Amino acid sequence: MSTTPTETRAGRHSLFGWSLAALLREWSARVDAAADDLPQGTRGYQLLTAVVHGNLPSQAALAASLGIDRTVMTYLLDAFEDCGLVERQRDPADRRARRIVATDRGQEVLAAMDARVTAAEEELLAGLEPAQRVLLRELLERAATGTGPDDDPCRTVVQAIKPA
Amino acid sequence: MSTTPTETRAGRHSLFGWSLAALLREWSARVDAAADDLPQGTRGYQLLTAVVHGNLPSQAALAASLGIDRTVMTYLLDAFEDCGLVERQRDPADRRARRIVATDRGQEVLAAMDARVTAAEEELLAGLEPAQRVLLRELLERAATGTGPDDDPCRTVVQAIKPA
DNA sequence: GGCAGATCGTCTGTCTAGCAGACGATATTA
DNA sequence: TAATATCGTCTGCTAGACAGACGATCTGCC
Repeated sequence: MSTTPTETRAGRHSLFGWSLAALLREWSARVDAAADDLPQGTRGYQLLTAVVHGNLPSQAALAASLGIDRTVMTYLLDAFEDCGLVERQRDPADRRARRIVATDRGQEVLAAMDARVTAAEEELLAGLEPAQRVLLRELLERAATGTGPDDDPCRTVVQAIKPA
Repeated sequence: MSTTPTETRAGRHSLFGWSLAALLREWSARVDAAADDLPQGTRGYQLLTAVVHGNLPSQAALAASLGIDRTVMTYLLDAFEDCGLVERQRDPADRRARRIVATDRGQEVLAAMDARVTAAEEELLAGLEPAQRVLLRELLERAATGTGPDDDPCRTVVQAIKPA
């Protein structure tokens, strides 16, 4: 009753952004804690996911989709290659570009991470009923993918990550 | 059909975290763009909000509630004081501590920011129906505040920011 | 009261991540 | 072939974050 749809949120002080930031911080902390095998913690997990499921054609595309500078991507991938999680392959169609593929070990590590992250998320959302969690995920996804017609770097990210 | 509620999220690769990160990135970018008057962009907005509505007793409490190192808080507040948004006052009860209060100008700036942030949020959530936005906000807030019985730095943040 | 330890805010030094710019290699276009 | 753009890498610089030390002050104990 305190938040009827018609209420204009007077004095709410943008709790939306706060909740978002707090949740992401917690999520990131938990993913970090679960990412012993990965360099760069949460970002490494995001990178590996993008490599495996993103189907990005080049290192530059990978960097753009994650919002990372290309020079940063270089040494980030160096670390991943050193760990044997990822390989750089020359693109035969464009010999300047490198196609990033996950090794078998990289795929295993990602699968393990996915499981741990899923568990961590369930724990993170312990305050919500199961149906509410599903709803929250759906709303978040829709909000993240359909953020309007104008400039929208996020949609590319999410779409790049999505299987299709 | 790809995301029916009953689907057990096989192969979903933790879109939750992605949506969260993407949304927060967009939110933060928009707040940054709207924060011409504030130092430190989004973080400055968070800080000023905590100062005005947080009722935190000391600089250290402020830093803790925002997850910022106390040495960082020092020069962060320096910038805010230089801009005339905030004042450091000695706490008469504990002369070591400084009580941070917003100036009139700080309150005005925050009010203007609140309005702009609200507008930016509406734009950010343009892909959702009004009722869905309300629902998303509620779910987010509940998830952020009730994240479980164990370690939980976020709850303190959100609770510190909340008026009550 | 006097003393030891803890806490507050500040300052200093150090370390790291990120970015601009340049570079060779390669592709594209004229 | 020549001119221009793009890809990935490397170099150097800068800003931000953290550990540690410091004076001032509070608290608890003798």
